[in-house]
Parts: sequence; C-alpha cells; structure tokens
Amino acid sequence: MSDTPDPALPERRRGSGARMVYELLRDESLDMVLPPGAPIDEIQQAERLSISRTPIREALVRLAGEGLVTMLPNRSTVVSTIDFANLNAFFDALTLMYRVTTRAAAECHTSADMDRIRARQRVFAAAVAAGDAPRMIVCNRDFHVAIAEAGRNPYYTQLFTRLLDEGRRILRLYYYPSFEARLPHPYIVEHEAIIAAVEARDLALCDRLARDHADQIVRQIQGMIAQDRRQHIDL
Amino acid sequence: MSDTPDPALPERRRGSGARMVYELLRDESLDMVLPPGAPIDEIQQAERLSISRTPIREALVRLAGEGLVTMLPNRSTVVSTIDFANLNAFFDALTLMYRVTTRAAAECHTSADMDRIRARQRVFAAAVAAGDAPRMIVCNRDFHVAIAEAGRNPYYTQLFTRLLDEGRRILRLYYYPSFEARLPHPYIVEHEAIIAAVEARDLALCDRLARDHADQIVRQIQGMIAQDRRQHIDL
DNA sequence: TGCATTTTATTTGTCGACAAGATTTCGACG
DNA sequence: CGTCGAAATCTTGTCGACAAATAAAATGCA
Repeated sequence: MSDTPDPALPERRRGSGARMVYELLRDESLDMVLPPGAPIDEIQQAERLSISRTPIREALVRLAGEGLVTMLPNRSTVVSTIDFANLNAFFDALTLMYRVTTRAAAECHTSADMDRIRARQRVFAAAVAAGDAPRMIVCNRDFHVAIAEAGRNPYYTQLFTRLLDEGRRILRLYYYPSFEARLPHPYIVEHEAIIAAVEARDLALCDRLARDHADQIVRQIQGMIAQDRRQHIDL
Repeated sequence: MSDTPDPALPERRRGSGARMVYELLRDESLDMVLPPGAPIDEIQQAERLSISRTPIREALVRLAGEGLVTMLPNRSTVVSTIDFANLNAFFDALTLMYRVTTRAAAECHTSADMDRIRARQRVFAAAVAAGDAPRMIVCNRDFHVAIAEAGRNPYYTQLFTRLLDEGRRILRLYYYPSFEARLPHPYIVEHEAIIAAVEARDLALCDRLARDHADQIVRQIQGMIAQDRRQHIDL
C-alpha cells in the first residue's frame, strides 16, 4: 500500500492534532492527492499520522460540514465527487460571489487591506512568471480571498472561499494538460484593473470587472471540459 | 441546576446519537433556549442526554462549522454571540439570497416544487391565523427554503438556510415584545405574489418582489432594534 | 456452475479513562 | 487589606477498547 508513515512528527502540541489532520486532509482533497470518490479509512489515517482515531474523526466531521467529504452512515467516508450536474449552479454562485465581494471591498476597504491585496497580487504574479500552475491557482484564490476579506462580509467570504477551493479541485482535474497552451497574463492585467477600481471605490466598475473576470474563468473551465470530452470521444 | 435528565430515551439506534444531539443543540440555540454566550459543558450535556461525550463533541464540531457555536481551544465551547457590528453584512447577504434564490426558482422550478411551496405557504398562513409567532418564524423560513430548493443551487440554499436561521435567533430576541402591534398579513400577500411570479417564470418580477420582501423584513428588524435601544435608554 | 444463506472480518459509532491546559481557590507575603 | 503565587479543581483533547452494522468470504444447495 501507499502508506507513508511520516517518521518526523513526535512533538505535537495539545489541541493541534485535530486541526493538523483537518488541514492535511483538506489540502490532500483539494490537491487531488485524495481523488474524488476515494474512501478515507479512519484506522488507516490514524496509523499514517501516528494519532488516535478521535482527531481523525473530528477532522472528517468538519470536512463533511464543508461538503468536501461525505460520511455514509455506518459505512466508509469518501471524498466528495465533483457533481457535474450542478456545475452550472457552481459557476452561477462563483460569478455572483466574485461580483459582490469585489463590490463590498470597494465600499469598505482600508489602506491596510489594499496593502494585503497588493502583496497577494505580487505573489500571484511571481507564480505566473515561474510558470507554476498549481501555485498560480492557490495564489489566485488568495488574491480574491484578500479582496473578499476587505469587503468585511463573513458570509460572502466563507462561501466564496469554499467555491474557490471547489474550483481548485476542478482546475486540478483539467488545467494541467492544457496549461502550456494558455497564457495566464491577462489575469494579471485584470487583477491590476480590479485593484485600481477597488481603490477608487468605483462600485459599478468593480461589478463589471468582476463579472468579466468570472465569465472568463468560467468560459476557460468550460472550454477545458469540452476539450476533455472531445478527447474522450476520440478514444 | 436545571439539569432535566430525560428519562424516556433508552432506545437509540446506532448512528443516530450524534445527529440527534446536533439537531437538539441546534434547535435550542436557534430558539434561544441556549442564549448567545452561554457556555456548553460537554460533560453536563452528556449527563443530560444520557450519552457519552463523543457524540456531544461531534455535534459541537458540526455546529462550530456552521458558526452557531464557538469552540475556544482548551477552553469552553460557547453559543456564538450575535455580532451587531456585522449586522449590515447580515442584512446584505440575506437580501441578496432572497433575490437570487427566488430568481433561480423562477428559472428551474417544476410543478412538484410549486406544490411543495404552496404547502409551505398554507402552513405559514395557518400559523399567522393562529397568531403563533415562533411558528410563523419557522414556517416563513421553510417557505423560502422550499423556494430556494426549487432553484436547485445548493450553494445558495445552504447559505440562505444559514442566514434564515441566524435571523430566527435575532427575531426571537426582538419579535416577542412587539408582536401584537404588527400585522403580519402583508407577508402572506407578498408570498402569494412571489409564488405567482415564480410560477410565471418572470425573473425580473421575482427579483423585485424578493428585494421588496427582504427590505421590508430588514426594515422591520431594524425598527425593532431601534425601539429596543430607545427602551434601554429610557430606563 | 450459479445463486442464496450463513459465517467471518472489517469498519464505524460509542464508551470510559487519563493527562495536559486552564480556571479557581487558597494561602503567603508585602 | 490587597496582590502575587501555588495547590486544587475542573474541562477539554486524546487514547484504547468494545459492540453494532455493514461488507466480504465461505458454505450449502439447486
């Protein structure tokens, strides 16, 4: 089996166990290390992380609350599958959250928020320059989360974060094969425009830019899915 | 203390324990039986429900994920306080969800959805006729949740449900004193109008009606809060 | 050989217990 | 009398174990 018992984790602080397991399983799910539909055995994970089943279970309950895993009663827990039937609903919600969080940021942002946003944009640009696709995905997420946090609406921020993470899974599924072909530089330009509009507190412009940005991302994902479909038909 | 050890619950099915505790603590939090800020002692709850601490803890983790309780590391778990500083954000998100769920329902609803929505509306009207304020709050929530479910966007539905439940807490806090003075019948008329607009698939009308409906509810809550403030100042 | 049924085995849901961390109580000292 | 510090108490976080429920394997039968 692929049990890789990490030997270097004897020192753990009390109370950090469940959180660490949560973050680990969360990242492994989002990064497709644990592919959708894969069963998560509690005992197996407990042995892998040299920890009891209790923190494992707590992490799984949390992940189930976020919809990342599905706990089947009295049966195994599995990584949630990507529901392609509800993909339109996903795009719809994602686009809406892009818009409202950017608008809210334009309304409420402080100079400290702008500093954080610009810092994220720099990191994103660096990832683009390095051609590091997975890092680009994460940094793009962080950039927009920073904008959402500047909007100071935790309801929007939480849903938006969840949607961006869900998108991270989808991109992981499709982005790799066609990465070299696409130039991600337009995203940098769009980000800069969004930053300027937020700072100028131009709500209408923010709404339009966010909508365009979202539509472009949605179209790109849809295109990748369609291309993937064609490839499968060709086989 | 007010420990009321329920004597009539010896028969429990395996796997239902955690869910039952979750639903119980959830309802008690939303109904203000557990007021905001109240600490939730795991051992105390375990004794009260004649159950181990493990399912209690699982329920608390789930509730913490929904923001209903706050788990302080190595300290007690408390019922989340109502954050009046973010009340504007709450109203903002609530209004938006009213709009988008009603619009989505207009787009996607089936005849079975309409039956369910009308059934909820009948129950709501019955609660209004009976003058049962807490039941009205719950039935109003169920009515709009049914509309949201007809929209078939689980992201919207989940956030909307959470917001409506949060509103249930706020209404529980303010609605009782001033209930007799207000006539809730306009809500019935507005609901009927929304039903008609959804069935006619008139997106623009749905959006307008939902916005008006939300604005009216928001204004009513704000009025109750303002009245409450005045009363406190008068003392 | 194929299908139904019993038996085994694995995995979860729950339990009681123990230790770390925090809070409170109590006592010493200025 | 008030303040600081130490002991006691309490609560949580984690652990190992057991039983119910399911899944898998083995057995019997047509």
